[in-house]
Amino acid sequence: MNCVHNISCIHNVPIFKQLSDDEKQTIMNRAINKTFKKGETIFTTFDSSANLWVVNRGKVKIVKISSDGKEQVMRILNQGEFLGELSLFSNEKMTSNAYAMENTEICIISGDEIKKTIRQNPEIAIKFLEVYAKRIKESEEMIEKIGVLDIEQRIAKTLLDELNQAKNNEIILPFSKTDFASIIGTTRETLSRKLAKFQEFGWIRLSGQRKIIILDKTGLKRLLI
Amino acid sequence: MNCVHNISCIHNVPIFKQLSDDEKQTIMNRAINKTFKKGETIFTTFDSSANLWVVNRGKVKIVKISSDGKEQVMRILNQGEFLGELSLFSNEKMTSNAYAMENTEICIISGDEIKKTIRQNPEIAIKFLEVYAKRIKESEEMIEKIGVLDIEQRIAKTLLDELNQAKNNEIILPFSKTDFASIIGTTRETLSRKLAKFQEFGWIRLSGQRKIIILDKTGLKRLLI
DNA sequence: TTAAAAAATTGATTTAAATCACATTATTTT
DNA sequence: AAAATAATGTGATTTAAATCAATTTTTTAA
Repeated sequence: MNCVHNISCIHNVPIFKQLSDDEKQTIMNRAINKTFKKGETIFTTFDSSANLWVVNRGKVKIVKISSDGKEQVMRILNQGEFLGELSLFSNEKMTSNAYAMENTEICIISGDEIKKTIRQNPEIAIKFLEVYAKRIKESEEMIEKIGVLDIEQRIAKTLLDELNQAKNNEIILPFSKTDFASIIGTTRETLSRKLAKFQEFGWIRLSGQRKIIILDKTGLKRLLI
Repeated sequence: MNCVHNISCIHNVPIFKQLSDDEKQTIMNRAINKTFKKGETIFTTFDSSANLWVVNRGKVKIVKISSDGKEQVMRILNQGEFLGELSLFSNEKMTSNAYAMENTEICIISGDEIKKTIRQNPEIAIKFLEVYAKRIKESEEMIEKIGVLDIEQRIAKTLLDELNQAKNNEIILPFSKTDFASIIGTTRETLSRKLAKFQEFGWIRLSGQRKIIILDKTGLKRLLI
């Protein structure tokens, strides 16, 4: 881990795009920049301190770990996304761990500055509400996935979701199969077996560790009916 | 279901407490009031139309139903809580069902009015952010519960959470055991067996359909270590 | 206060998925 | 390109929880 001052960070955060240069400067004055190597722990049990942790570059996974070591991936943060937004408006502490999935650069922005900015810029408040709404939606989808779908359905749903973001029929997984398994609440062994089964059925074609070619979208969709 | 106009509704919503009477009046001008009997369906697949549905009296459960009929309770709304806040700031459609758990009164407030109010009152925006933050926190706790805890742990956690809100050692469940089971992602049979086991261990004492007396908090807590 | 309905419990059995143990394949690193 | 490491795959077995099928208890309504 390495700390430097860096002003560029805020430019990567869509939510702050509409701020004036002055406002950006004010927010960033007290910001701290940290870098993490792939695999490094960013934190265990988030100490919050009501700051906003912005992923400037790289990718971060937020994980809950049960008493017997089972991992549940809560979210994955990509460039421009941030963490700690809960601590801004609720004083509950979050207990989760965060790891750098790639070489990652994070900047920590003062929560007080953010709150000031929100109070002064209703439009920024709306932006934050939009981000929060998206977060709630994603969480609820996850609850649905884990709660009412069986594992084949969860896999099919995840593949179809990823496919939506892809141009062609090729999915490049943005996470390892091990993380994939954890995200949908199963083990890597079960995921592996199910994917092999999907391949047997001619629905998909596995290639390397991260590539999945969708051959029969309908087959996957039928699982969800 | 029955529709009348009613101005009292907004007074039951904590989030609007600090609005002026004029502002309240404006918001409520276009509001619609509906009542539902216990057990009635409030909606299947929420049509949103970007309005806020406020529970004025009673209790509502929001449910997702899988293709094979399995139910997952997503949230339970009590008096003063509301639904549809996602549609205000995201254009995604929610597909869930809602049922009145008791005789319930709901009023539907225009999303446009709310948005105007938020834009004009940064403090209301902050209030909304607080509510959203709480929602995210609750959703994430649910993901954790379903994702990493086994069923005994989920039950123990739910009981301890309920106990926190109770004055003495007596929990009056705010939901049926069937709903309890659905909330934590299991079946009523399994819940029943586990509670019987907890009672055998001397941790709890079941009384009637809704009362649970906690005899040994430590026993329950130990499950979660 | 009794009858009817709803909710919850209990037992027997099945099943989906976890676990354990090891083999194989991909990906980095030297 | 070979060696080392990390990630994934596969088989055998166990296990937790779901399912199916009655009962029993609690609550509500007549």
